[in-house]
Amino acid sequence: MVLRAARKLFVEKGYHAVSIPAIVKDSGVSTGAIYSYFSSKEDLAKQVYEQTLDHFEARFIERVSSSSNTYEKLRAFARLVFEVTEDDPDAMEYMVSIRHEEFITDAVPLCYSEPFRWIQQIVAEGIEKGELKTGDYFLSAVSFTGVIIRAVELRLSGVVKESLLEVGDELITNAWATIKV
Amino acid sequence: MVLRAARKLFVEKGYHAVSIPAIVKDSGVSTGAIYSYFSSKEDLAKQVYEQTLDHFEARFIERVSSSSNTYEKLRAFARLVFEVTEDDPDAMEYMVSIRHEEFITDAVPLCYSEPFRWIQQIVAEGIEKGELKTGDYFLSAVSFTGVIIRAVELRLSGVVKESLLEVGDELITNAWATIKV
DNA sequence: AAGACAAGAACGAACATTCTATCTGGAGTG
DNA sequence: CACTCCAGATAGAATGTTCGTTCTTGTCTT
Repeated sequence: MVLRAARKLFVEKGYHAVSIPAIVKDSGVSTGAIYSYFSSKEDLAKQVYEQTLDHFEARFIERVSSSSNTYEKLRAFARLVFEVTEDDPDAMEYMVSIRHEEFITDAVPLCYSEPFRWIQQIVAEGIEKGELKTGDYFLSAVSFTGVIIRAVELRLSGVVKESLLEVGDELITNAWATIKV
Repeated sequence: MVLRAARKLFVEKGYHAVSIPAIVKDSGVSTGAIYSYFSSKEDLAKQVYEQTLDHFEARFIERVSSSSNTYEKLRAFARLVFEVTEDDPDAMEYMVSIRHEEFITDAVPLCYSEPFRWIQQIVAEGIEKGELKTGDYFLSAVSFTGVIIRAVELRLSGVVKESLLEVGDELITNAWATIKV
């Protein structure tokens, strides 16, 4: 439960504003125990990041691989993102809103992580197959995910009031419009 | 020059990881002088924020008010965002990537700031006038700005290699596609 | 009885802020 | 014109607090 408590606090206050005593208090685990599991505060943050990303990747693979065409795949991705945002907002916020370079040395930015690389590949293949408009595949991927991720950011910060599960279809329609043929 | 040095450091390392001694060293202004200008570190961050936002708003008004129809206005907004991103990346990063709630009490989120409220209004009017597709005006505004802002974020983090001034037109086309009739 | 592990006190470093000594430049004086 | 003086600004040392990490002590388990 240390990982979960730490992530909650990191998301709430930011890595540098969260002290070990605060994590001790929130998790109920003592300083000594934390330092027997993790070599440092940075190591703790790194494991939080990896666990969160791994969990997302697992769900991503499960969903996307069962889809056939480009639209289905991108839609499956978007719906997964919306679901995680609503079910486990801390996880989503730790992935999209946190500037990990600030405290994790040699952190792989989210946009280079597997799911986002695959989105780029899906878009590239979609263009090749003529399912998407021609153009720079990278910019097309940025545009599609931009609509989705921006909506997530605004939902997480409370600006968007409605559940993304409700307005998700309209967002997916908008995102799809950026790249469809 | 304290404001500029502080902003550079805040953007680089994050507010809580920047110490007053570090700002002293980078700006060449002493601790005493800083505390005679600003009542606290938070006050300094707040003035950095306000100055940066005010400057952007002034340029925004200048550009957008000289445009006539919905497309021209949104395009002017996007081009301004791209220009600032390339000319003064610290300013743009301090506006879009920094989580100000972490250290500025009662900070107005960027998405509630004047420029973004106006974008919402421009979109709402565009829908009313039939220049944009019908639908939730708020989601349409999120979608349009999502494409733009996401591209900025990826450009600032170095993921996008090309200048946004070069690829801006393609991004604007993509963003426009999310809302056009 | 002993080994492993957890609890939390202890430690040095570094922080935000305050305080005081020093400097600076321009008005006042002869 | 030379000199004095003083108010406001600046520099940087001092202060009390809090941090990340380590260390000692106590407590289970077998």
